[in-house]
Amino acid sequence: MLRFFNTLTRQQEEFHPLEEGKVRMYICGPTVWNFAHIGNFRTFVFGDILRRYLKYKGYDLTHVMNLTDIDDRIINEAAARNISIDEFTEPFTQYFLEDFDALGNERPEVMPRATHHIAEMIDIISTLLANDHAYESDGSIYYRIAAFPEYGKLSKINFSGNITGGSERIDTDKYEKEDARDFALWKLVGPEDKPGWDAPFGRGRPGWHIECSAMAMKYLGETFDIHAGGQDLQFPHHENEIAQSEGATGKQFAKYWIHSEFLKIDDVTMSKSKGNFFTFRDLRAQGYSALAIRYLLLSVPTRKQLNFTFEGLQGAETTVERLRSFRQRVQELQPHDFGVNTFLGERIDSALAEFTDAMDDDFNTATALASIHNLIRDVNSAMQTSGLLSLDRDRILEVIQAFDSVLGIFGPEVSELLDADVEALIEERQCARRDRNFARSDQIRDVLADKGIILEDTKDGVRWKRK
RNA sequence: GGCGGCGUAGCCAAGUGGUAAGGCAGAGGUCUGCAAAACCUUUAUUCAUCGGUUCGAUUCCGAUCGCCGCCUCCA
Repeated sequence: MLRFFNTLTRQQEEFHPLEEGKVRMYICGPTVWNFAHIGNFRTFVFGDILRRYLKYKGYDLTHVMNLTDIDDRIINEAAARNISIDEFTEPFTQYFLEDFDALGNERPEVMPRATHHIAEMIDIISTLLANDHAYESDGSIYYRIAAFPEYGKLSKINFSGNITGGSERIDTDKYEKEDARDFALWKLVGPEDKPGWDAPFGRGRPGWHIECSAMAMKYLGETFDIHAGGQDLQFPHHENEIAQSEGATGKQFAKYWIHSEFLKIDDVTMSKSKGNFFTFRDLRAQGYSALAIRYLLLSVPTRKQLNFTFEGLQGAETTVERLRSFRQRVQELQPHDFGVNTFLGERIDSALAEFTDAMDDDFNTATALASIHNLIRDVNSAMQTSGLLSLDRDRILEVIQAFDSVLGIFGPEVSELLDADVEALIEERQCARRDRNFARSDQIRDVLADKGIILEDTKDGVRWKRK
C-alpha cells in the first residue's frame, strides 16, 4: 500500500486515486529561459520516479509538466528581437529537454506552454471577478485573499500579526491593493507598444501563478490526484494556485501535494542567487556520466536535502558501473543447469518485496537502493560458488528490470558487437596467453584499453566492456 | 521576529523505544601469469551537547549549541 507525506495535511497518508486505476498528476516544470541547475533537476528526477512508480503499480497515468514561458524577461526579449515567444524559447526548450532526456526521465504525457493557454487563464480570472474573489485596481486584477479563508492551508504560514501591511519590506503605496498579501492575476500593460494580451478586463499579462491553475485544470480536471514540485514553490506559488483554483471552482484542487527538497553544496543550499550552483552540463563537461548524476540525485529520499559532494558523485560513478556490469554478467552467463535454487529464489522475492516496501514508504529511495545492493551481493556470491540455474537467471533479470523500470539506474542494455579487427586482437591475445606470452597479451590489452575497451579474464573466458 | 527542516563513521546517508541498513573511500585476504571484476573479513561500545521520562533512548520530552529553507520581487 503506497503511503507518502502529503504537504497539505502534513501527514503520511495512504494513496487513494480519485478514480479507480487512474492517476492524474501535475508537476511544475522549468522556466524556459534560464538554465535549470542540478538542484532543479533533482525535482524532475523525483517527478519521474513518482511517475514510473505509479505506472509500476499499474495505474493509468496522465502526467502534466508545464514549460513556463511567461516571464517578463521572455516577453520583452522576444519583442525586442521581433520574434514570437515560441521562436524565442525554442532553443531554451530544446536545451532543457536534452538534459531532461539525458538524465533518463520519461517525457510526461502533456508539456503545455503558458502562452498557449491565455484564454483558459482569462476564463478563470473572469470567474474570480464574477464571484468577488478578485478585483480590479489601477487596471490590474488582484486576487482577494480575504475572500478565501483557507488561504495558507498548504504552507501553514501564519499571516496574523506584522505580516499584513506591517512589514517595512513591502511598499504598500506601490500597489493599490486592498491587502498587501493580495497577488496579481493580470498585470496591466498600457499602450500598444508593450507586448501583452487582450482580455475583457484590459490588455495585460498574466500573473505568475495563474498559468498552473489553468493548465492543470484543463488537462486534469478541476480536482486531480497529485501536485508535485520543488520545495521552493510551496509558498507562494502553490498556495496561490490553490486559492485561484478553489476560489473559482469551489472544489478541492489537488488532493495530494508532494514537495522535493533542493541540494546543498558544502551545507549551503544551491541557488542561483547565491551563485553556488552548477548545471547538468557543467558536470557532464567534467566527465561525470548522466547515469551517475541521476543515481546521486535519487540516492537520498525526495523530502530530504542532499548534501552534494564530488566525492559522492565519484562514488555514484563507481556504483552505477557496478550495477551495469552486474546485469551484463548475469545476461551473459550460461546457466549450467535447468532448475531453481530454492535459497536464491527466496532471496530474489524478498529483495523485490523490500524494494516495493521501501518505495511504498514515502518513496524511500535510499532503502530501496539498499535492497538492490543486498540482492546483487547475494547473487554475485552465488555465482561465485555454486553458479546459477536457468530459472534463477531469468528471474534475476526480471527483478532487475522491475527495479530499473522505477529508478532507471542500470543503464541501457548493450548488446553491441565489436569490430572484426578488435575481435581478432582479442583472439590473438587469448592465443598469446595460452602460450604464456604475457608480454604480447599485456600489449594487446593496453592497445584495446586505448580504444576504450577494457578486458577482464575470467575462468569462463575473456569479458570486455567499454570504458 | 513567525513557520518548517536538519545535526548518525573519512564522505554520502537509511532507520528504529530494545541496543546502528546501504553506497563510496581505506585496510587485510581469496581468485589471477599480472591486472580487472567478484567475493570474504574489517572500519561508529555509538547516533551534536546537557538534562528528563522509561526496565531500556540514537529513536519520546525539554533546554543548549550549530546548520539550512520559506516569510507576498522573483519559476
